[in-house]
Amino acid sequence: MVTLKDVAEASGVSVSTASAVMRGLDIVKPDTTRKVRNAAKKLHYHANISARSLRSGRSNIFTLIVPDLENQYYAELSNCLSNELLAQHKQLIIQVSQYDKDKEIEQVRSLNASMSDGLFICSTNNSGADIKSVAGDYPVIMFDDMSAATEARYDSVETPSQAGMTAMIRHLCLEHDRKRVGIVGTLVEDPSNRISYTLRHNRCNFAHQALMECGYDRPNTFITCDWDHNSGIAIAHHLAEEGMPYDALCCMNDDLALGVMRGLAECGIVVPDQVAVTGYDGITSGSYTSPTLTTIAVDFKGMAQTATELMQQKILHKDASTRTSMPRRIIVGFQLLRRESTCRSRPEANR
Amino acid sequence: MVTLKDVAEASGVSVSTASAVMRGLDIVKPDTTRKVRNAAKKLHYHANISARSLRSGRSNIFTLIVPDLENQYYAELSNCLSNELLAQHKQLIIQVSQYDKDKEIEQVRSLNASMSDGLFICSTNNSGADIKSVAGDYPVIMFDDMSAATEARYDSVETPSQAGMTAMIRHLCLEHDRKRVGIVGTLVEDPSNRISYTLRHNRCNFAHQALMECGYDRPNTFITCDWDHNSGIAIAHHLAEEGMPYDALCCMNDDLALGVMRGLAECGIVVPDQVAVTGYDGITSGSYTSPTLTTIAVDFKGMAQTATELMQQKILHKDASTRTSMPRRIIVGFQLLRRESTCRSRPEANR
DNA sequence: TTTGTTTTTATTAACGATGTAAACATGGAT
DNA sequence: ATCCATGTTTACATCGTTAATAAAAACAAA
Repeated sequence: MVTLKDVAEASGVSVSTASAVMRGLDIVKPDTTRKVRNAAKKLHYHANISARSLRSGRSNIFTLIVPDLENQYYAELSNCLSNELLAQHKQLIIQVSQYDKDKEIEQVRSLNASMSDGLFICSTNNSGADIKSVAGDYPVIMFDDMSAATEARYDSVETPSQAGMTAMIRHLCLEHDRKRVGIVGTLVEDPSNRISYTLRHNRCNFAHQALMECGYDRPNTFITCDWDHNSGIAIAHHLAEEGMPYDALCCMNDDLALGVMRGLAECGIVVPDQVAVTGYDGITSGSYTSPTLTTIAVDFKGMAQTATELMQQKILHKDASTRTSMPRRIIVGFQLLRRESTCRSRPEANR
Repeated sequence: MVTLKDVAEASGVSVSTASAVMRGLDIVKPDTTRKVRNAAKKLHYHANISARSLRSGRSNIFTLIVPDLENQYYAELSNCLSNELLAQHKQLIIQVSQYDKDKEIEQVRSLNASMSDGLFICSTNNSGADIKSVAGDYPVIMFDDMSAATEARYDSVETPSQAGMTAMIRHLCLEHDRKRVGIVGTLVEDPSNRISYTLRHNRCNFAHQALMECGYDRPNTFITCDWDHNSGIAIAHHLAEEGMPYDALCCMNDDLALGVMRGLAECGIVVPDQVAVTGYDGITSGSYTSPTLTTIAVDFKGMAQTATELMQQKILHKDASTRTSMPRRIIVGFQLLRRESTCRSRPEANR
């Protein structure tokens, strides 16, 4: 392997000088700088990250913990974050927690000793406080921190549940005049599950609130189930047996919505003619089905960018902000994708 | 941060003894071992990976380069590999090459200086020889090495194109008696694209060969297009306009097949009644559509396991095998998922 | 007790980059 | 010529771990 010493020798300077050049300190004569740069390029020099990290505590490697990469929501977020970091010559370690709360905490704990500069996390049900208790002053940015306000400890980048759900409900009620809207994915009672509780609770409530603002006040708008594909299939069958008492099903995420559409298809119920279906997230699969899924496309790229910016800030003035200021929650943008599961239009139009 | 020195002091031994214990060398008295272990646990000691890596050249961190994580094939493979490694207390850095050949080579080159112990790669069109030229003796395992035989340089874990395609064609021709089978996804002429050429070429040829073995010898079985969703949509429209001269479309991967199904739906052609459609890969989306997609489910977990085993071997006897033996190609298992896109059966049966 | 042998622990020098303090030039001003 | 100020460069200690070697302790046999 080619080390800084090799570069230094090749360009006739000391290791310290070479190091200064590589770090971009402008305390070196332009002439020397050029010599060193050339030698480095010629030798294909790349700084040894272990050594740098050991000495300076800075590795330019970050860690992302997600519950699962098979879930397209996390896969797309990971993809964007990796790209964003790579563009800044940073690397990303991706760890999969498999929705295991304790495993996740253990992963966070071992981070202190790893060479990673900071943690991005889509937590599986650990609150900011839980994570803080093992991460200490380690730099952390959360995605969709679902902690209750009192348990938030870190800056977080959030999906626009309120604005998104409002737009979606308006789309259904105002643009398409749906009269019997069901909100699919309200809370399954599980008191131990207090984090997930918060996000679900919020998103459902926003949907309900938007419904009321549209002058809608029927009871039984809430349909209780988990936020996954199989739950969607089951709910669809269940509702079909009841004679489908809704003309629109506003699902709390895409995975669930695709399950619902699948289930409806199995029961011979036509979307959107008999019932409209909507999702939330904007994962790719939603454009693969027939009909394609109307959904809220979350700005994944924006989430990744915002998160890296927050991380940068956190690392730069480490001591200053950490203790004093409240954790921030930054909500990213979204786009309402009007597709076939709500619009009876020509299929080619809205792909 | 808590260091080995802290552990040593807490347990009243020297740093080297503590190190020996942590590394599991059994040259330490059981009594001493116990003391050190307890202290380490009590202090939540985790070895500093930078230091270990710097000194010993072993970090237990590996790198995976994939073209893209939005592509479910790569996402699921990444997921499995991450899990497999994590179970062995190893970590995985995932880099996304964005299908950029040169970027990928640059990523490989900078690996020498990184703290990573080895590379797993789903290459974007770089041959084994290309990678070898920048990676040197760095340990590399390839997924689906598409190099021509003369350019293979590394052990590779491969998707079972031949067995899978044979099973699929038999499923179509023998089980379902389809008479006009189209092989969708044969080569788009692109001489610069010599790697991708090989895999595509092979998979198509295996399909064709299987067709012939089923006593099938019509001309015009090959339908030329790229292996992605949009190509599938386009091809479907094109074939529909020609009056759909096939009763089965054997697509070279799932992404393409899902596009074809989508396109057929847009044209009002019913699958599988008018034409059967099959995929290859076994990505999750294939069970989200209606009809669900008949496909070859590649054993992702097996791929990940095999790859880590090969990596382990490569690292253990680094000098011995590297030069002497030929690169191995290990082909993993698969499962033919008979689903609705070929079987007219009750939809509930084959989810 | 002495000697030899084995087991266990301690000392010390790396690994490669960084950052501080010190050394070395260079050029004016005294 | 001497001194100081400024601008560049270098020597060296350091980060936490490992591994080779040296030292010490334990034990057995003479």
